[in-house]
Amino acid sequence: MEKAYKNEVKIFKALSDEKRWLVLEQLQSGEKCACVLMEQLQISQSALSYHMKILCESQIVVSRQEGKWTHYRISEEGSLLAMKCLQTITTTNKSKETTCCK
Amino acid sequence: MEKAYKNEVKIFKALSDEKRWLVLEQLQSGEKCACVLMEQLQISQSALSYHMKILCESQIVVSRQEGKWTHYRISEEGSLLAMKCLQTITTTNKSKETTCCK
DNA sequence: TTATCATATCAAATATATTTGATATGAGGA
DNA sequence: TCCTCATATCAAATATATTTGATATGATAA
Repeated sequence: MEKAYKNEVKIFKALSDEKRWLVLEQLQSGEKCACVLMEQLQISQSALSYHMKILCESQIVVSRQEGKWTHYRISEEGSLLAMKCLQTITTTNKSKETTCCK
Repeated sequence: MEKAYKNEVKIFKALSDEKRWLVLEQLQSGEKCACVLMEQLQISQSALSYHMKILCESQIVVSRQEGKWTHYRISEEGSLLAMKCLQTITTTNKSKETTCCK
């Protein structure tokens, strides 16, 4: 069988690392290019690239090329998707509620 | 310095594993005891215990003892907290928006 | 074209998370 | 009390994620 909740896990895995929260914190004030993020987070170039890939694959962040620079920003669409997933999995279905067997 | 976003990372780390999504799926239909979850997820007793600990520490799930059984359920309060964290970190602050330097 | 800059990718090293099997704990029942 | 059951905890094995340093790629500038 196809792995369950593959996409959901990918989204929340992106949010399960401190460095990536620091990236998002930076992006709250608007689009930033990689060089700026690197400087602000005090992180190596390849490590940043790795984290940005994970954030982009989760769809919470999107990137935009401009010449040799890559700019990143928070995607409203991706964020909404994440919210929807979280909302869905944590909502209990009162109608078909079943108490424990024992 | 205290680790940044310690609590947030803990919450979303709890949501970054397939098994734990399967647990939450089970809990959507109401409170379940460990024995039932074990059976439904086809997982060892100690592995389940490990995952439930992580879910409980994230506050998304709460447990209740009843004799020798432990019952787990989704916490509305914890879920709301997670939603709030996600909402907060993904909301861009238009007022102090700054474009990238270069 | 050649050189340089910004970023991505790769493989190896390291760190962290998960599973397993054994044992501990604590509640009931005999 | 002693035994059994449900769950928690522990240490070791395994799996997965992250960092590092080296190199590749693709854009621009000389």
